[in-house]
Amino acid sequence: MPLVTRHSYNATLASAPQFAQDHITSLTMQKQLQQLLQAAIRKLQSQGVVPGDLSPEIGIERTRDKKHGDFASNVALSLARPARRNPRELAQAIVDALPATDAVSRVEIAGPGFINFTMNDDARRGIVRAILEQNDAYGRSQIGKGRRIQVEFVSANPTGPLHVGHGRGAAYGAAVADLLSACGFSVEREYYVNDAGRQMAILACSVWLRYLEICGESFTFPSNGYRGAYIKEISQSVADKHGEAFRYAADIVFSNIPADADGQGNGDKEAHIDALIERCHALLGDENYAVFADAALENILGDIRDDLGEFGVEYEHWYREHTLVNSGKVEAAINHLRDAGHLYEADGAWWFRSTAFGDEKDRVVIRENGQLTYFATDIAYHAEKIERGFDQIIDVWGADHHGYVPRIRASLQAMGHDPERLEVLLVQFAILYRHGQKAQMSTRSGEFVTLRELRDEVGNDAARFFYVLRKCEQHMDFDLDLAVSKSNENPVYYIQYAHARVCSVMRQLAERGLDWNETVALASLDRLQETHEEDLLDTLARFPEIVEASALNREPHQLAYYLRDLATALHTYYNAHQFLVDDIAVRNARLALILATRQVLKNGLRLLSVSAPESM
RNA sequence: GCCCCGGUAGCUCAGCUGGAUAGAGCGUCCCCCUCCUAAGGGGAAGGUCAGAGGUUCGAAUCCUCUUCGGGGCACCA
Repeated sequence: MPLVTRHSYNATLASAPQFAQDHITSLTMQKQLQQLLQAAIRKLQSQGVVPGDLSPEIGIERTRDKKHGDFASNVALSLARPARRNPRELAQAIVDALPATDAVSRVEIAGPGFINFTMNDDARRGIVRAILEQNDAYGRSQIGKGRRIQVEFVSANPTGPLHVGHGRGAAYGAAVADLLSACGFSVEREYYVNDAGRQMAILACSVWLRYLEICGESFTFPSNGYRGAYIKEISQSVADKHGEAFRYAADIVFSNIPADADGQGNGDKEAHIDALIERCHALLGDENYAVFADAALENILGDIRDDLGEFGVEYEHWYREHTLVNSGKVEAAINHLRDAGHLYEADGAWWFRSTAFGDEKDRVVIRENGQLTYFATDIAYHAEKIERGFDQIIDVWGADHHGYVPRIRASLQAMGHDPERLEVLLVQFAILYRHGQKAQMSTRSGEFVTLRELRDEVGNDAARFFYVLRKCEQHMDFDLDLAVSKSNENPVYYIQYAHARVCSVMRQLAERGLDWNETVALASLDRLQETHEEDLLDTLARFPEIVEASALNREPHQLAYYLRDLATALHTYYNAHQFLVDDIAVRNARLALILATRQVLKNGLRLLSVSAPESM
């Protein structure tokens, strides 16, 4: 069972072919070719040349080398064996059966049996008109057909500020969600707030202990507590509001508490903190304990929300774990599994028989002490997501959680849901390098590098872009020195500069007292004859394909690489040719081309939440 | 021991899901502003696609084994 669902966009076409040449975008060029080939193969099937029961995937790809035309299909190669024909011979038969069309100027058979298509120059240049008409919509599509997809990402425990590891999940998840949205999927972004577990208890307890220190008590802070400066700030806010109402003497708080770990193998930090949590509860009572827990949660969650918001990451839903627990849905899910015979009791705990669904061992859902495991609430949460009616749910997790995937799938199956509805995208770690050295990332040490610090240092644009420059399963070395450098080494500036450059040309145009005339431009597109112009046209035409592939494969890095290619094509063109020439037709045609380029740069950067500055 | 991810140019990484002569950025070397921003461009050098088998017309890509690196294998979250 693949963790990552792959999608092919070599669709087998069912609809009747239409060969209209208006408003050709590359995507339709590719689809048109598919339809042409489909028609040809149907014809051969009706003639008995190709077995009639085949419905071959018609692969069309852009050629790497212009000598091979614009597009190539290997369909004759893949059909050769079932048709028991020589590939080149079959290719010739297919070509002979192709319906006539204006969009294609040349069809050739090459190599072992590729069918190469060269597009008509007018069709190629038509992309400029299409882009200028569609503006911000160029690149968007409706292939998602409104299917509902939920993307859950980041979902860091609200026990401290986001660090740079979360940043990668944030940038990646947001880009995937935005890409899907651009492709016509109905996307809902969700952050799951773990506000009901042991970590929250440790957090509340940590805040209380710092509060006691502020009140004047002195003791050794537990090694397993949260030590960040933000904890003291929260404690201070409680102290400001409530004075010493929750103060207890340190010797009372710490009496009969098992010893903390001392770093030399003595003591038990887990037992120590658990006992302190219990003591905290006992001394404060539910209501006063909640003062600390709520202060901590609201403060930290608010900070996370602001942090992500500034990073260009917004959610439709912030889903609280405690509402899931309080609603009885966790209990209901457990009962459901128990009634269906998927649970058993052993060693005083309740186990889910996940091995029956392919997991490598059974998993505890209710601990010996009666507490639900994190897994138990996750069973209910994922079942609930499916029940909310999403066609697909995507979880973006850190790669360290990969072992968790089989049990979640198992639970969905046991709950009577299709486990294929869940897609888990595992994001590998981002390791930050500062001055050639690994940066500390521990959330407990208080010395970690936060997402906010990263954003402050390199800026949102560089951070967003760098994070999606690697595919998610690739380990990432995040080079701070590179991201912060405002030089040509930095790909973000390179792309943004291309955008700014076009703006600059338009300013120059105005300074020289000249106008851009769209009517003249669109009527003069045939004046775009240079090789650099052809390259740019082809690159522009690829954009919708890139957006689609990036979305369907959940690979925003494809878009990032594309944008750099597009910027290169623009810079190369800029260096090779003058745009503001005397010939009105040529000038306007060239300006139309670079304005179309600017539009695509802007649309692409926007999908990654990177700004497109007008000057730099 | 088992599971997941990775190993492609000196470095960091792409490689369109099996196609045509393996690419980019950085670094190194050479060159280009009387010209719309040189935050740019052109060129050169640089490869046993970790290794070995296999699948087929065809493999960096798929399968198996080996090896190296990262991560995971709780009644933690």
